[in-house]
Amino acid sequence: MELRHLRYFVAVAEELSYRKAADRLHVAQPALSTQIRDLESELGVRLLDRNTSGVRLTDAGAVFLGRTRLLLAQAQEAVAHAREAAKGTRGQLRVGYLAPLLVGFMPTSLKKFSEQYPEVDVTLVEMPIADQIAGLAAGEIQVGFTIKGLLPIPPGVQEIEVARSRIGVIMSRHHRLAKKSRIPLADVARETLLSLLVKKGWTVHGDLMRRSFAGRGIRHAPIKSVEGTETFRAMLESGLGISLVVEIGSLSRSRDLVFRPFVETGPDLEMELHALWREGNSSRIAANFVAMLRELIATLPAARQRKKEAAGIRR
Amino acid sequence: MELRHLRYFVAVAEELSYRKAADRLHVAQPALSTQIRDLESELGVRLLDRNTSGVRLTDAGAVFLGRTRLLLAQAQEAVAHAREAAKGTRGQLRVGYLAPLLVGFMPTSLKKFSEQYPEVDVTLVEMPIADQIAGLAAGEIQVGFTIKGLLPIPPGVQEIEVARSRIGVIMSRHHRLAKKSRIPLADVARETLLSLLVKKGWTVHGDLMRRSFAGRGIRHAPIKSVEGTETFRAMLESGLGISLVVEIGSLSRSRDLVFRPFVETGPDLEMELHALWREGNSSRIAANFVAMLRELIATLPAARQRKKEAAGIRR
DNA sequence: CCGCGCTGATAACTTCCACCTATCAGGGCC
DNA sequence: GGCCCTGATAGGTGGAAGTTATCAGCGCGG
Repeated sequence: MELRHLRYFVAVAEELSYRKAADRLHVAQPALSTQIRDLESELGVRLLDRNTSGVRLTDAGAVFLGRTRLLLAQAQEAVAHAREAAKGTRGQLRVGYLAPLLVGFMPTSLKKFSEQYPEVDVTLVEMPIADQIAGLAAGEIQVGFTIKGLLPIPPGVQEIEVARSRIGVIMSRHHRLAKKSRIPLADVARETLLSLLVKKGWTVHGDLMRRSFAGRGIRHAPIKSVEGTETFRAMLESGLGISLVVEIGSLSRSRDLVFRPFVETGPDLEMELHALWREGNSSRIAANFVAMLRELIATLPAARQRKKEAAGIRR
Repeated sequence: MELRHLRYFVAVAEELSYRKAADRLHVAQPALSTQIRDLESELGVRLLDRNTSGVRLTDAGAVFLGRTRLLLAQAQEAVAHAREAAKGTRGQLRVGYLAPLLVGFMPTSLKKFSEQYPEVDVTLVEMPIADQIAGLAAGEIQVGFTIKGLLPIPPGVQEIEVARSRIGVIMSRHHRLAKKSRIPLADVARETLLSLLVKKGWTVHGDLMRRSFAGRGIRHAPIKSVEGTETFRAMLESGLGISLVVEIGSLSRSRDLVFRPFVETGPDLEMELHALWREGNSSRIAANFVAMLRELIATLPAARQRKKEAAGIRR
């Protein structure tokens, strides 16, 4: 059975005439006769009652006609979907990300992308940077959201800075250090320091904290690792320790926690949020995503600028 | 594009190897190469990334694979449905009927049929007998439920008696005649007689009533036609007139109306409910329906018999 | 480092079937 | 009865899908 048989059958069933159907299909009438006969013998079912005075659908033919119309429509749809997929307007986009980045730029960009490409299914997968890099190469993810400088980016993977955020202290709002609006690094180094262990063996957070102190030669209290985001948050809220996070991170939004920047400033006390993707033409969807990212980066600071100006005028 | 292209594509996409797919499809490998190439060029979309070390799906290929698997499954389903339809276990059955017959045997048989053939859509259409006969010939209905002897049954239409019911009087339970358990025809002939006009020009009911009196040479009061079932029922209930109906008819079930048989008996005071269908092998579904009817007719009286015997034993 | 074995692509040939034209048998209608 | 319509049949042709044989490129192991 081929689509040709189905197309021919539908034409005959709709015209109720072999000759008219043949005209419509731009073939000769005998071609239809043989094709329909072949189709019927393959099914083992008589679809059309035909005699010298015309054609009528059998009951089975009526049932088959319904299914066949559906089938042909879906064949067209399949073609259309393939073409959309090739243009990068339909398909799957798998995005790897680090948990603390779930607030701010990343969700904004995902929202905009979904609006612009409604037929693309976006799947979010939380994974460490090493897995993101490996996943990009293996095709498990097409885009990664990560923090710059934790791992070297191998050739074949491209990156772009999409946002930047201060590192600072996160702690209970009742904590004694919370009274100051800016906190010296040295004060923090004497406190009980907690690091989040999202998964076993995934020490990104602790490493980042150590680097912040080490870069300025400050000796700090030992860092205690806490497994699980919820436990980590609970320990911070109850004042059992403090931690270093990026300002845009999700913990800064907690009602019982406050974020305070350091007195010191510098590139080592900032973090760059980077998007990663695989070089080359592997995925049109990923390419579209990156294109949208660049656009968003170009417009977002401008939008902030406009807001400031508007505020200035109002005053 | 033909189903062959799709079958080949799915095989290659699943095996991720032209040679293995060729083995599976029992064709030579170059045949696959050309067919897949043709498919891609027709779509204008690259579905597979292939080089000397293997095959990979492109994004568009992944999307197309999903749609194509669905399509092939539905093609199989269409074939299966056609075969079921040919066996008469799937499709449409349109049944014409006269409104008063909606109680008793007919709904019982429809229920049994739906249980036995769950994939058959049964549609009920209320229509006069003449329309039923015409509809059977035209294929608008496959089965009719009607009353015997109102119209001659033309050749080409077959019939079977499925139930039998006494004709009697229907009236308000407060009507003076309602006190008697059996009523003489002559008493009824003096009352105000109402006939139901279901639709304009459809005088079946009135004709039946006239025939009941005429057959025994009884002169009766003029018959007033009432249009609409609800009006007819309301007039009976308020005692504005009485009428003749079959015992199994739906009006007998009304709380405010009573049915009384005549003192006289005879075949002219009974009605036979007949099922009609078109002769020949036009519809397997109709044939299945008729076969079930015969079975039901054979078992139903037996069931009644058993009930009676059981009642006798209990006493 | 070369060779072997795997990959899919290409070339040339064959086979088959979907198509054509011409014609036929049968029903409906004037 | 003759005409025109219907779909079916017969025989021939062309093209496409199939075949076998061979090639070029990559990867892996001796």
